[in-house]
Amino acid sequence: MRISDSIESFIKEMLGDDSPEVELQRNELAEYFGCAPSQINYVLATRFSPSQGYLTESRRGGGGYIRIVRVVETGPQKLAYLVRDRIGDSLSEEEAQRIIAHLKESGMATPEEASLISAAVSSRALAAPLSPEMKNALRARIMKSMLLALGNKEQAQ
Amino acid sequence: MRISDSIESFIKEMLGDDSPEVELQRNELAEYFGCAPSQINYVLATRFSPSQGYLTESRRGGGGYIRIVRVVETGPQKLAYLVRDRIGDSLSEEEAQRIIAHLKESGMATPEEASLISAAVSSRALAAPLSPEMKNALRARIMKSMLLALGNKEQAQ
DNA sequence: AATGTCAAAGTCAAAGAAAGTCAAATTATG
DNA sequence: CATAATTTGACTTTCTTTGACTTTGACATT
Repeated sequence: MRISDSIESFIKEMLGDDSPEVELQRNELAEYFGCAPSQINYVLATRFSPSQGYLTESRRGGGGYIRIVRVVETGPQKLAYLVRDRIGDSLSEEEAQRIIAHLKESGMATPEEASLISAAVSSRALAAPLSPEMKNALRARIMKSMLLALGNKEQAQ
Repeated sequence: MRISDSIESFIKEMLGDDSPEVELQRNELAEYFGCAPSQINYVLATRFSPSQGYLTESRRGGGGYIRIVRVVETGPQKLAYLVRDRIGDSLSEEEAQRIIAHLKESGMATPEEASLISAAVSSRALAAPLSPEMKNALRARIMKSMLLALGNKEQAQ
């Protein structure tokens, strides 16, 4: 298991849906993970770059810090964020509907497309003899698959 | 007895019906089989190529890995012939794709919509620990749900 | 206000850890 | 035997981890 990955998910966990930014101390974090402080920089460079939808600012000296901000605008980056970071292995119907609503509002999906997605991940469609956990897992996969398709369309434009 | 064949069946065993993908470490596997690491690449190239229904992705460096994903169902889909025009309780991926192609050709769905539908019913999206029968049943439900949504759209126009 | 000290964070290159490539050597097969 | 498939290993590329050294900022002292 890579330390870099652990640090990445730790930070992304802190960057929950509610707060789009987080502030941390490099040395502290490094000590927590038992790694060299500069490894934090490596993680920031490889996993929290602007092209991945993140900005970082920092300050040296006493009381220094590193602040990471998730910048989610609309478009391919947002879709990539949804697929990569927000939707995990499980997705409830409520959460799915929230995401779909956002897609529609922000113009990333047409109303027709939104309704297609909604139809695909609705509980009605998934109403098979499956456990709720299994349904949520399936819903996550279907959702991500469709978002990827949506992203490909945007790219083509 | 060829080592390549042993490695092939070993991997295919790991890729049981339940999990459509497997992650392994090249050096580890090579050591297990007492062969050169590059032999693993040979096996992947000759037995797990895209045209054979597999995709592989990998990562070098510390904590590297090779992931193999099965993208086509190899299981028997006898029901595919039974559901031609009408979607019953079961729908194979092939049949689904045929239907989607028809939707697109006939203008009942835009290319974007078609690709969304395709994404939703792809084996990849449904790649959960489910029996092939269950997947087909689910696919039928999802497909019908989306077709209904498509129908509503047409009506609204 | 200028300076010194110390606590951060930054940089960069080397070392380490995988996987990839390719061609030569070997083995199977028709 | 001739050809194709397999096996091996030397070399390359990519990604990660570490550590020595540099830069910056806050605070205390002159």
